[in-house]
Amino acid sequence: MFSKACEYGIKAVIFIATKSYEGVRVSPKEIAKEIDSPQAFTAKILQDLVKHDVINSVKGAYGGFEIDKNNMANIKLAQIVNAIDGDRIYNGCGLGLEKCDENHPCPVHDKFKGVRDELKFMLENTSLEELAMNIKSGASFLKI
Amino acid sequence: MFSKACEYGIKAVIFIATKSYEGVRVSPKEIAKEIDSPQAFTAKILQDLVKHDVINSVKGAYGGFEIDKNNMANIKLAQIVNAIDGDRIYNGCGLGLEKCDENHPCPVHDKFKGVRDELKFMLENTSLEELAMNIKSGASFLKI
DNA sequence: TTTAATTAAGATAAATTTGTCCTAATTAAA
DNA sequence: TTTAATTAGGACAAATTTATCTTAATTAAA
Repeated sequence: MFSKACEYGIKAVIFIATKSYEGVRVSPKEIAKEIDSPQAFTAKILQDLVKHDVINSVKGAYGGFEIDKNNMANIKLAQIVNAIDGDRIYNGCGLGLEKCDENHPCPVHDKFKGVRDELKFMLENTSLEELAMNIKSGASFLKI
Repeated sequence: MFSKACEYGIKAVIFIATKSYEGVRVSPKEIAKEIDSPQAFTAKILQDLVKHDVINSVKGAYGGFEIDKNNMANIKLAQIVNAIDGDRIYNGCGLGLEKCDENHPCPVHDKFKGVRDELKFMLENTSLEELAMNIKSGASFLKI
């Protein structure tokens, strides 16, 4: 479904959010440990997320990654996925056709429409805030 | 969503079905041309589909690939996807956790449940027959 | 201003997926 | 039985994704 990079990215952003909620910046090392991912690879993904304005980085000593607490409700899953994997997963053709729409549908176009729309709706309506709250409360988990 | 191999595989099987419906066997060359895919790579995927009993191959002169006409209604998309990509796409965890269920959910487990279930239902209830009929009638297309 | 801690970035490597090529095995027809 | 057409299979190559390592740039604090 998502690339490994995207899976790590989503988990990393959620973890950063839980810490930023407490006003604490985190390093790639802490993040990788918490989400069980390769550290250097995770750092690359974080760079990408910074470029796409999903998270913020503070360079130098006492720096780290953080997310504006007041913005967590506005950041949606779609934005994170889009930053790393693009929008192909919920906007592209299920069979990879360049041109695929109502007028020239691939064999599974209609069958996929419902799934794709639901996926898109879910990604666009799930906020980072709720995902982070569920981690904090122990309702969901980032690893194992 | 699906791998390239799976995209080619699905299209190939649909094309073979349309031809088998007319009692005609097809070669990897014809298939690749019809679905706009790399021929040798497509041939490998066909081998896989034969091993998984999705399609049948007849070796030697006047051979080719075919599908039992009376079985097209029983072959579901899920069977094709499973043969090539496995069941991870509709049974695995959205964030790649080894262990992810109601008791130990990943952050998007509940959010994904609906999408995954709908995808699974769609794959398990879409028959090769209907996909092939739509190609034959010109209601859907295998390329461009 | 120097130092230590930290993110950014580039080069490289490993693994996986995608794709190609050549030869072997099979089989219907001549 | 020989031939020609065809799938099967193995070796290899290219592209992409995943992952690592090293150095540069940045910055707060001493």
